[in-house]
Amino acid sequence: MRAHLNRGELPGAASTDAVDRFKRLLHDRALRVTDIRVAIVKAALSRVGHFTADELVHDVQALGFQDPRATVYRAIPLLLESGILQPTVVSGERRLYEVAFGKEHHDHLICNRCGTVVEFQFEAFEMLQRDLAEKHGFRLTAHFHELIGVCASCQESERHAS
Amino acid sequence: MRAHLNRGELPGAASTDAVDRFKRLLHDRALRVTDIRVAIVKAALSRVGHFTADELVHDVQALGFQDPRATVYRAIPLLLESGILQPTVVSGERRLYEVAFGKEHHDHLICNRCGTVVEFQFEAFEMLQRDLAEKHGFRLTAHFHELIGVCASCQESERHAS
DNA sequence: CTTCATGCAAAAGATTTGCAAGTTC
DNA sequence: GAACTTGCAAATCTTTTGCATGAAG
Repeated sequence: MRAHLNRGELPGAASTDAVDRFKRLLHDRALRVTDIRVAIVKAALSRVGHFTADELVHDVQALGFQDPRATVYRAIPLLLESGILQPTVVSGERRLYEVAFGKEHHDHLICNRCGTVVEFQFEAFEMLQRDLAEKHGFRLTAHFHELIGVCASCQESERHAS
Repeated sequence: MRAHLNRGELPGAASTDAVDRFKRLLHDRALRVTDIRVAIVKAALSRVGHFTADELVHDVQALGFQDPRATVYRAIPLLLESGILQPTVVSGERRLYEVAFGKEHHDHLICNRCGTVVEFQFEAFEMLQRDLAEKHGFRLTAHFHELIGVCASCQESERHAS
């Protein structure tokens, strides 16, 4: 039984990689590897789609930690810095995050009428992005690319409506 | 004398267009055109770069309105819907907005260590996006395009740290 | 004159911080 | 042991709401 529908599984190996990356960050900063920090990483990794800090707090709580609020909030910057999570826009509502690790390619075409999401990948984009990053001296760790619009069938209904 | 450095000027005509667009939205929803709403739009339009709701509140206050907090917060969804503002990710910190009107397309290169944001615009991207949208029958209204990575100087400090 | 908007105060939420007690290295 | 963490409570900040009074259409 699952408390949330919004769960996914990362292949075991990928999850391990992510945890390793996180541990490396902790080590580099002379911070400690604790059970709850590892639990937070795993809870984050098993999320699918966008989620709030609060949802993550609940997931970690469901894992048996009493009041992980403060600890989760304190861990989020670490998750961002280690590239496990990334912040998301989408709608301008609450602060949202999503898993970035292992999902470096994230290209969506979204209909903001009906919510349809078309995923796409376009090698030409990748190349341009790499060039651009290099030009500015950045090392890319992820990207977020969403094209928002109105899909064909919603354009159709719009026409009827007016 | 200016209260803020973060100010810009839209060509008068463009500003008028934006206000018109906003008024049209109000009209369509049977909402009222009030001085403060127009002031909020203008204050928003004269901002450059990313800003918070609170900064907008201060700008409007500087325009002579007593306590525009609630009204500004109530207006922001309208500004988003009319396409005058758009939300931005950037750093996952506070909720940020930026002017979208007349600047529909620009993208961000973000350092997730120090938060530096480099804006870029790349015609080749725009063309690919249009092609792609067309191929799927979408009419584009906005897009979010964030490249996330580590900037040159943070890569530098990383090297020192390890 | 009817309906909506504003300003102010208070509520609700979200995030951060201080601290004593418990853990990791 | 020394330094860092955690959980809990309290403090902050941000955003939303309720309402009486004042405008817009």
